[in-house]
Amino acid sequence: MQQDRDLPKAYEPGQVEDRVYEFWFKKGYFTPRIDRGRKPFTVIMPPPNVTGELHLGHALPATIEDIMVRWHRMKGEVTLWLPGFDHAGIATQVVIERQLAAEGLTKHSLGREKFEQKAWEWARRCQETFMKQHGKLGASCDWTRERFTLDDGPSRAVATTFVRLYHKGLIYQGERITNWCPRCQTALSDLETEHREVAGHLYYINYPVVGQPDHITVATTRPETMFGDTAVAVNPHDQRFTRLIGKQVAIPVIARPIPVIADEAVDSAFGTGALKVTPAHDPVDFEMAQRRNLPAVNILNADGTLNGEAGPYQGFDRFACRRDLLARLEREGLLPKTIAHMQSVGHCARCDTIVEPWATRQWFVRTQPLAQPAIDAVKDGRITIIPEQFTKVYLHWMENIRDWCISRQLWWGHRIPVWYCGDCSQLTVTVAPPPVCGHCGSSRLRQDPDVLDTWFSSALWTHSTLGWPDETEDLSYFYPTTVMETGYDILFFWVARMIMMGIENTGDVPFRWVYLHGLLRDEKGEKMSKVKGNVINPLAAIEDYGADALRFAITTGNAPGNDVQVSSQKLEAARNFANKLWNAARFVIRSLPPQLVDTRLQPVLPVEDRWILSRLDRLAVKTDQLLRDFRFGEAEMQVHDFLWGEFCDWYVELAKIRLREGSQPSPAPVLAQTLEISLRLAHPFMPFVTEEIWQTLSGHLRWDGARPDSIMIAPYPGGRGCIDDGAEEEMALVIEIIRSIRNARAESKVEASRWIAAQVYARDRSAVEAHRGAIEALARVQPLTVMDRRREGQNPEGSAVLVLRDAEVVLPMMIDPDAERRRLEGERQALGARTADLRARLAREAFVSKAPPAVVEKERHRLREAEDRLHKIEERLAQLP
RNA sequence: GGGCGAUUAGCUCAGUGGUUAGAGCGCUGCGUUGACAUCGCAGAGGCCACUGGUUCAAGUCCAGUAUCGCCCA
Repeated sequence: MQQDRDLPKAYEPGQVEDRVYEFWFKKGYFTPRIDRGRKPFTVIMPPPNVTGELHLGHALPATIEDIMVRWHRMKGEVTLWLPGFDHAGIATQVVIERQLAAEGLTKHSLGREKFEQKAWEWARRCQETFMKQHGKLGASCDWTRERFTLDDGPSRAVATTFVRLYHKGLIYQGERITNWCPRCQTALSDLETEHREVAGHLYYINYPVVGQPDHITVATTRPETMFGDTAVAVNPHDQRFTRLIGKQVAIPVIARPIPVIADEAVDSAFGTGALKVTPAHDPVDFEMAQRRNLPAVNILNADGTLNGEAGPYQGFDRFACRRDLLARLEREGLLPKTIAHMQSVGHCARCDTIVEPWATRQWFVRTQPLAQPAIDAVKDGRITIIPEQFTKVYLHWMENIRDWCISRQLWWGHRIPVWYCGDCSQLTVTVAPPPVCGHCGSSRLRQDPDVLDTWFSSALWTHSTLGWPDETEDLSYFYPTTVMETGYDILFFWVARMIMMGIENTGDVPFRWVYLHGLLRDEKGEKMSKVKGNVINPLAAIEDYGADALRFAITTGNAPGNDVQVSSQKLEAARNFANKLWNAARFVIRSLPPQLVDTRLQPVLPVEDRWILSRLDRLAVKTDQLLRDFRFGEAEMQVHDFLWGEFCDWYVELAKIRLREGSQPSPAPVLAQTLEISLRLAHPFMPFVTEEIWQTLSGHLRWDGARPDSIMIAPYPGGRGCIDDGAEEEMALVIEIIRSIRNARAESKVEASRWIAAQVYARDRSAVEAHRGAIEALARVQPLTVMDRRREGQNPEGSAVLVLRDAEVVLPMMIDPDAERRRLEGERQALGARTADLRARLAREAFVSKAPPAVVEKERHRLREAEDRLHKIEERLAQLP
């Protein structure tokens, strides 16, 4: 670490970050030591998908989690942040398939085993990239506990859970309408299907009545599904169709006869009032078919082409079929009408292909029994969701939960632990592959070819990463975890299911708090996506601005659950802050005496020292409270404002004067300790620059005990009993005097370099006198006269009179009397309005009697002050020529 | 169709009932000192979307309206 006193003039993150991260890592700070006597703080990282590189969407959670984790670690808690990665079934398979396609291969030409091998290699590469990228961000997660969803442990957790739920009857196999992606050639869960309103058409098609010169007209948005029709349904009360009920009609083109049936569920007002019933390809029709005992005819192949049921259209793609079929119906006069129609169409969340509702045999989780305990956990406060408004969203979803389709026709994932017997065709469901059929002892077993939904394994993540189903030390110590930090967009996908499965498997909730962050958007407010090409690469941002700047830019001033807009301006501002901090430190360190600085609090200190220490105390208390309330963005803002607006702008400037004059006591100890404590307050947010500065600064300080090796294990500051209202009030006066003089100078266009005379008349003359040097230097006034009370008529012509709360400042410079009059008139008007307002308020009996006495007193005080100033301004106005 | 959220300075956003609403960026003017021009000083800029209500007191709580966004069906 750098011990040199001459720090570079500008902060150079590139020279610092990798070295510092390496230092932390080697020291083993990221790995907690289990201490059964103390409660741990545990965060499980939402595992990024092994689909490529990290993007900015990963930087936000990583930063927020790191802030929490560093803060708790500094508070001395046993802190675990467990990182991991997700195999992301469909998403990864899409990536691998794309790679294969580029080589002119398909997964089928490669075979399942080789395909999996290739995916594993890819996953390993991604993991390495992720680790490096997290390191670049400063993530202080425990790499010794890193987990991958397909690792042995988590895989066994998946199989164990499946087997248990199966035997409890909470997992079942059944034929249901599911969303089928013809491109991915797998079933999807409802959540993986995105519904979008698209402009389509409603086609009216005539089905001829068999043996009669009559027809019935049905309306449909998907005409090609007619080959799967097994009935036409009408409402029994619909007089238009009474004559046809019970008759047979023929499906056009293939002329298959189907019955006309009556069903209450048919809405007579929609379309023609006659509904074609396609049980194998529509959820509503599927239900009706079950009620009415109608057969289901499947017309699709897995790739979205039509099968033999479609007669001449066998082998056609579904959309090609639709086009051709419509043309044909038109020709045959069976398409009387086509109208524009807005419809909600499901798309595959991964590849955006239009999905087909399709009746297939799949595995499902019966969710209702699992949902109830998950509802209770949130309702009774064992789990708290932040921000609070998502509680309602969560409960609403949970209370209306539907069964979860968990089987996927993929090659990349956890194989379903079910074996079918070739002899007795019974199922054997076990964690380890069974040697023989559990029912008949046959060895002709075939494992279910499908894999499980990735979210099934993700749902176990809080306990599978800690060793479940084994009773490990980690599990018993770190579970339930403390905070689950993730994006609100996966509240249902992940958080809800983790709560269900966590409680089901362990009997305890998986975490106490859920913190949901918003989404990152670009400067135009658009969601970042690779397709749009508006993604900001976090590594590029770190390269250009530094990791601390990136972290600061994406988290500062943001409230939980709110989306974050990222722009180069924000990154620049954040970099500037890091540089400001760096330079303040440069000044402080350079100003320290050669011997070690004693930073223990001294009983007697000058007012400005007591002032900054008091402000620092307030900051520490506030920051701690804000962090406790998960208001990270606000906490950062406070630290920023203190460092820049109070420490740099005022305390450092005041200290410079004392240092120049060599006055005693020296401000060096207070400079040093204020900076040192501020660095610790800022460390969770900006770990690199604070560590780099701290390493140098701390070497100049005398430590009571052993000096910590790193700021990241130094205690997080709290209040030290330095609150000093008197000092704060006094400094507020001094600052007001200086500001008002600067203001008047600027308004009167007094050259910046020119010294002017000033007289200050203050109620507390000695207070002002004590800061004579500061006022002279910072307002550039000389000579400065300080007096008790202004004597009337004492102001020479052309002087400005600044009426402050507790003082008046007279600047005997050349001033345009008209301008002075205008300025004072303006102030008088504002004060007049204010005093009238205050008087009216205080005159109201309701206010005086009902408002808390402190508030009333405060208002009275304000009124006195305002009246006093108003009076002085009026006096001054009367004096003007 | 149901639900949730947002609407605050030119832009991006904080603001967790207390009366003079803040920050960053941008803008205007001026720049001096051995921390920093990635800077300093000063300034301009707000019917807090609208309407009503609750309250001694509303940007903040409640109801409705409008616009935008998201989620679910």
